[in-house]
Amino acid sequence: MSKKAIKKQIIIQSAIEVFSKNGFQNSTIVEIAKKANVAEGTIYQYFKNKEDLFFSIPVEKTKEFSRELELHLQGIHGAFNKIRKVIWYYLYFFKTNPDYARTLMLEMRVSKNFVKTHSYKSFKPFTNRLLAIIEEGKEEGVVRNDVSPYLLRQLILGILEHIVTRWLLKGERYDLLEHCHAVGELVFHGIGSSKGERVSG
Amino acid sequence: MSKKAIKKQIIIQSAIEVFSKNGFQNSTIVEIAKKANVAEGTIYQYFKNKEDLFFSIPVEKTKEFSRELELHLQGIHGAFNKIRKVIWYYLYFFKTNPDYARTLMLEMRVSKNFVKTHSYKSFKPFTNRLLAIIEEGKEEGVVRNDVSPYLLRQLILGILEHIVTRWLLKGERYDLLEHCHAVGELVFHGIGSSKGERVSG
Amino acid sequence: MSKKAIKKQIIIQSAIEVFSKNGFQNSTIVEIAKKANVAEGTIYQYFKNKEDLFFSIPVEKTKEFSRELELHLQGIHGAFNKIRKVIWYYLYFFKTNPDYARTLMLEMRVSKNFVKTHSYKSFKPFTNRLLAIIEEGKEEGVVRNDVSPYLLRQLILGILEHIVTRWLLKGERYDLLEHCHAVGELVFHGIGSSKGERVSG
Amino acid sequence: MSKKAIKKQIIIQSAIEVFSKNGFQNSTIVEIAKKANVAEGTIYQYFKNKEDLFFSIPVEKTKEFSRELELHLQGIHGAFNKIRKVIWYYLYFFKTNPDYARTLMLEMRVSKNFVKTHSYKSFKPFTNRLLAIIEEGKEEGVVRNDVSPYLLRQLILGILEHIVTRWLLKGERYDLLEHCHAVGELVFHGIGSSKGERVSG
DNA sequence: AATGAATGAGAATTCATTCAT
DNA sequence: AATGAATGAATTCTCATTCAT
Repeated sequence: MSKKAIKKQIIIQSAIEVFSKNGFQNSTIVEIAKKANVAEGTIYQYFKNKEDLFFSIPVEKTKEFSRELELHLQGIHGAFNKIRKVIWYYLYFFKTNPDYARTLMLEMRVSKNFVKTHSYKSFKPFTNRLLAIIEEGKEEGVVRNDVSPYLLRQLILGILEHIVTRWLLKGERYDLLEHCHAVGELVFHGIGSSKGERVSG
Repeated sequence: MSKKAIKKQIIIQSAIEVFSKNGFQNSTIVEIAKKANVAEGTIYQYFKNKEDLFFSIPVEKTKEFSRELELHLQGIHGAFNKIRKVIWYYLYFFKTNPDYARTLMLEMRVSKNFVKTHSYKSFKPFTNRLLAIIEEGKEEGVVRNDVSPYLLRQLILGILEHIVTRWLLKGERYDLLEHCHAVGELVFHGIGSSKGERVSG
Repeated sequence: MSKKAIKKQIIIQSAIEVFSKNGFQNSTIVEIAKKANVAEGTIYQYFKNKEDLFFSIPVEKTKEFSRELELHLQGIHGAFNKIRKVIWYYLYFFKTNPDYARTLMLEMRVSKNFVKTHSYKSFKPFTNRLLAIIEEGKEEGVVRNDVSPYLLRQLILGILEHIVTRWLLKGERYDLLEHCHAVGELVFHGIGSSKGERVSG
Repeated sequence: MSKKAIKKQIIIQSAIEVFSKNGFQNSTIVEIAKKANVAEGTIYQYFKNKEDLFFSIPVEKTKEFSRELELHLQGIHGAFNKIRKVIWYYLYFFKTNPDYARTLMLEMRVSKNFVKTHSYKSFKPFTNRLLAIIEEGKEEGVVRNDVSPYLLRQLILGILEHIVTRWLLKGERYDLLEHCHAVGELVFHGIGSSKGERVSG
């Protein structure tokens, strides 16, 4: 990595810490600069402005996420097993990156301009991957066929985001992986008992 | 309603509109005051400060929500049917209160101090109600017994919140009730086909 | 005058003093506010921004100028005599308002956006008045007929502006009215001696 | 010209373009450096600071002006004719150097520190030349004797500066040489008709 | 000699809150 | 009770200048 790239990483890391502590609006460039051991002006050599710095955060983090996820999926067979692994890794990743979790879930995801950023686009590879697994499950016949795979994906991501968000709002006072197994169960079979009627979509 | 109470309602309604448009930080007391046809100072006669005004919003709205929900649940039998109704009403309520939806989902829910407020507590009746229905379902034998009812509730609320949040972030460009039926289906039976194996929690 | 109008005048007066000392760019709102004994924020209740405050200066001053000039022209007959009076009053006014002179001549007159402002338009009454006198002079037959009155007016204003500007740049170290008489002479008869040939325009 | 001298010229030319576009305060060293295809630091090898660069502009330009003027005055006889030529050349020069005109007339001439610079002194040869012509005219008897030659010179320069400044402020939308002849006329004979009385200074 | 990354002082502007009327 | 003028702290971003390479 070039010297410039390293310094950029240092600034982004400081930004994650500060933004996660105070939120976007209550974080100051001065604080980020201090934490990164650079002058305020230096930040503006690397990022257009405060918002640009903010939205630059997930780009790198998401690359890391996808790269590692791929490793964890190696050698796993069957869509169900893969989805279980995705659920586990998702929770594991945010458990081990709580600062980033706060920034992403409580600030970024909810921001007006987020969907327009290149940041948002950086999630594509992961969501595409998940979609592919779901379709794999359909072909295997283990994933229901009467609901669009997009909706299925939405369900999974929705639950995961909610689990992480709740954990953050509760002050990270319990283990995020605690209910990992149960979550998988619920995702696959819902809240109904086997006795529960099943209506076609 | 007393004259004071009416004016308070007018201010809260203006606050909902303004906060929903700009978010908490980018909304100004002046704008809210103008919309409510009062002077800035007047707002401070009814609310301690900007944050107090902000967190006062859901209290009334939640009462309305619970009251109406109860009406809609009248005469419905069976936990499954009741949960379906809750899902429908939840989506219906936010579809018809999009300003409030934005404020609650994108701002409030994600705010650091929210869990500490009386506002947060105002949700209790509703979440309790949902828990009761889930336990009713257990007794009926239609809701699975191997997962804690709290987790089941979390799953339902997580999905619903996510559906609404996504709709807001996509600019409310489709009908929120569109997938109402499919969501119920997924909540009950998960993404797995009937062929999918079932592991005990 | 209302209380608001008085405070506005106080701010403008402070602005004249500060801008005249440092120029537009090197003047700060803090300094103007201090001199006016108000908080910075107060200035923004009366003026949109720094530039708006800047360009608000001549509006009042010009009214004063025109009003007084009219008084001085009372009872004077003959275009020549009137023009002499205009020249005298012009120099007299800036001699007695050197701060304003600096602001107007060295900053405002030369500013890119000045011509677009309402400030610029406030000069119209005066320049119109001068044109009327020139045309009066034509009818009397004392002003030459072979050059457009607009050009004649430009000549007069050009010389006057230059005299004042030069005086300012030389540090106001001499009496601006010193050459008043000679300037009038030159305006009427030019630099040529009576022997000098005269070519028709 | 040495390599250094050439690079200095390139920087000055870029400076003229940039300063003329944005004014002194709103021009940046980066922009000038980019236009000159050098690094910012390089500029500081040739000029002490931004102001030094700014005030270095007229030195070269004025040499050029005087040199060319001398050529144009060759073979012209009579003070009147020479002054006419000076007027023409003055307007011609700024018409063909509008960037420099803007910088000199709207920025430099009006700047606090200008009179103290070596730049200001570089005008001396030209103003001396004009004074000499005026005195030549006196001896010829074609220039009036009752006003100091310094004042006469001031009148000429004042009108010329004003004509150029006005043209710049009007967006250079007409031909600067348009009124060249009329200006000469006015300089020699003033605005009065031959009938106008003449009072001795 | 040339570079250009790093610096950090400096300033306009916003806005929640107060308080005299 | 209602007003709205006044406050002033707080923060982003710019850019001339320096200096290590």
